[in-house]
Amino acid sequence: MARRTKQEADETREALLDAAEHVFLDRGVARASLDEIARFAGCTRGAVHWHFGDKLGLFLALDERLILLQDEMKRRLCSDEAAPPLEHMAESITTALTELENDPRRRRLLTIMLQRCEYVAEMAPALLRRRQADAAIRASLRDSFRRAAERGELSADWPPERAALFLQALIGGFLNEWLRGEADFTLAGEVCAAVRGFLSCTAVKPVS
Amino acid sequence: MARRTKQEADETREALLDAAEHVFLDRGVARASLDEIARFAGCTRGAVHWHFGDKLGLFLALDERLILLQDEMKRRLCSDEAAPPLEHMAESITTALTELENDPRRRRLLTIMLQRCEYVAEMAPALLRRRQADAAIRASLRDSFRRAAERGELSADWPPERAALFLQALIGGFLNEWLRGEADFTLAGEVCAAVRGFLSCTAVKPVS
DNA sequence: GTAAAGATACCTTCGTGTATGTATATAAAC
DNA sequence: GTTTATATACATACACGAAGGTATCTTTAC
Repeated sequence: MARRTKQEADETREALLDAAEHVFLDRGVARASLDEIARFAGCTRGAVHWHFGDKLGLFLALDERLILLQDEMKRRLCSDEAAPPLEHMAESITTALTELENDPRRRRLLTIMLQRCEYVAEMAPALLRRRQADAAIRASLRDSFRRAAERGELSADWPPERAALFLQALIGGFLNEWLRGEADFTLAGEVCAAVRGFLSCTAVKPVS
Repeated sequence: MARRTKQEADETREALLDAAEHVFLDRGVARASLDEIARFAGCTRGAVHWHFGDKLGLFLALDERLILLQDEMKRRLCSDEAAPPLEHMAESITTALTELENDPRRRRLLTIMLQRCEYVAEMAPALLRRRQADAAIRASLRDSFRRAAERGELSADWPPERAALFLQALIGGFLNEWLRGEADFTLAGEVCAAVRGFLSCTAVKPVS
């Protein structure tokens, strides 16, 4: 219809984002049609164009949701500068992975961004933001390892840069596997254990 | 034209696959048009339909090339049952990564399969084969770790299953990062070093 | 009244599938 | 060794739907 109250308008907007989440997930971003998304949300393409302009706008708005979650993760990593860095990282990561595992919405979002979209030229703005978010996480990890090194808790075999790169690749690899769906492991279980296993490798060995 | 010799026909087939490689890479599988691919190869859509039936057929034929490379990797892992397993794995992986890094074609293929295509329902056959190839690699890794365990060379902290999962996730994560293009590391350098770093973590520690 | 919030209608572009045309390699027949 | 027949290897043309953009209504909050 027309001009609902501002709150109602925001509800339609959210409904559209939710719909996009579902449709993108099972049809892929490229093959999903705006009409399908609109009808899934109970309205028409008019609403989509009004709120998001075009398909890329819709995608970016959806992606924004995930960026926020990554920012949260980053803040968590930097939150407690006093705590032993390696243990603090282990706990932050455990928390994040557990939350992800228990929140189907986050999982859908991540699946879309990692496995249901083709990052080609036209997606440049999306790709850029994604890069920046990843770089920020990596920087936080590196800083944590640096603090560990300053405290004499990091093995000389693992310079902070490399350790951060390793850890990010490891988690990314696990996530990809997990998102594929037929994983024979859980995030809170095996993956967290693997992360802790690596972190204990990077710690200075107690002299026995 | 018409009825060329069998060799010429094979040449067009290869040309089409090469063209698909390029067009899929920079337009994404979903947005790439058969016409664009055909013209890139110097022929028309007729040839595409003749050789591959439809777009999915073309994609699968292209994917086949990558599957063959994965099979090669798997055979390499199983090749030398007498050698010390951990070292043999390190060398096999080093070889494979080095080859990948020096062969732009393999890189294009991998990029397409990991970052330029949306694995939705219609892609089921492609997805299935990909899963199987991955599972085969993982089984080979697991077997190698098992042999290491039997020889008393594997730390008790790392059961073969977990070690294999870890290693595959790690490499997969690195590959994804590397394929993104602006990686600040090399496969033959940092990634191989990381793999060796992990493998030495899984080895029984020399009693000091 | 006017601008926000959408619905509807229309147009255009693009891509695919399919059908059909056509020339030639190649094998069989004689 | 020709001729003939047929399957091969494409090219061309057409029909069709799907999807997106835009422009124009319509309603209602303020």
